[in-house]
Amino acid sequence: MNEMKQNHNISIVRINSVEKREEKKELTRTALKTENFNMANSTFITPPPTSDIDHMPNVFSLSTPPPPPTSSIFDMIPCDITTGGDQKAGSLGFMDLLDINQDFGASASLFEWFNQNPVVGSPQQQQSFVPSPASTVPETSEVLNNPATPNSSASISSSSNEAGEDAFQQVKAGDQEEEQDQDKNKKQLKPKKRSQKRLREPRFAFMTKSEVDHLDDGYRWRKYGQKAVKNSPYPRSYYRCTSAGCGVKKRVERSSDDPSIVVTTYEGQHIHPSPIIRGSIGIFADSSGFGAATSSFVFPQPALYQQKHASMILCPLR
DNA sequence: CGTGTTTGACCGGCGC
DNA sequence: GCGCCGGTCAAACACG
Repeated sequence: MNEMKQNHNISIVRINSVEKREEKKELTRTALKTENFNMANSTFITPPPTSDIDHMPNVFSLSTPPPPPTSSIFDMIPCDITTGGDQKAGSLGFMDLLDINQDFGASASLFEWFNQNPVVGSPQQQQSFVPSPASTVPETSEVLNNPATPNSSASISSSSNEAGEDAFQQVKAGDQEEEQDQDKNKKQLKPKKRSQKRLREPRFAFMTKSEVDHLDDGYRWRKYGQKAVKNSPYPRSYYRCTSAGCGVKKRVERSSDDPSIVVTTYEGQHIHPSPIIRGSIGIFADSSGFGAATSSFVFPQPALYQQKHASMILCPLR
């Protein structure tokens, strides 16, 4: 297990669905120049090297017990993502990595949790993750409480630029406004053969430190494109949810700065339950506007899950 | 045969 | 207006 030192840092970023042009310009200017990782209008927090994780200001952690108030970091540890797995799909259970059903307290989902525990980019805007007293640890927390190894970590972070702070904190209201804005945009656009101006759905990005590109999040995806990424040796893959009528898309690419980091960006919301399975879970509760009605990050049988995915059990780093 | 991937062409937005 | 680039299409192909 000691050789399984690789960390699987996962950063999650709520991306405002209506990226304002000025923000985009700014992001473009600063792209790849700072610790903040920018990708096509999206701002990501770059997962730190393992040794630096304690210094990461914008990273949540997911382990129990919660970190001290002075730290916004908590760690989630899939101890081994290289064993077994879905080789055919070349993917790893995303939720195996993400495994975020713990410690969201009363929040119905990660995203609801985010809404309740917003974290924004600037240090003074950050807040530590401290479960509310009313929070109840899910029954499934047993997974969390039975760490197998302390050798790897994953984290979730969220950020937004300062201009988007309010939108970040007012997700639902924001989505409604965004829809209105999108309608405006549509009207202003001249009709196109291919489509009226593509509506930019809310997006959500994950940064995962992983050896596999395509993380299995429980949904079925069809790859519909792959493009070379400028200034990166790694291509970007485009996937669409295969469920009829579901327009959710995701992009997967590797960070050029750190090839071990996979950036997965979801766009849109599922209009159907997760087809799986695998112990599990859907991702993206619709309460936040991101998704499947089913979700909520619940492991129905944590013990079984732990057994099946023993090599990826979460465990505290320190 | 159904499903998913690959890949070159195409479209549209944007900056210069 | 032009070129770049991100995103998408769709035909060909692979695979079970």
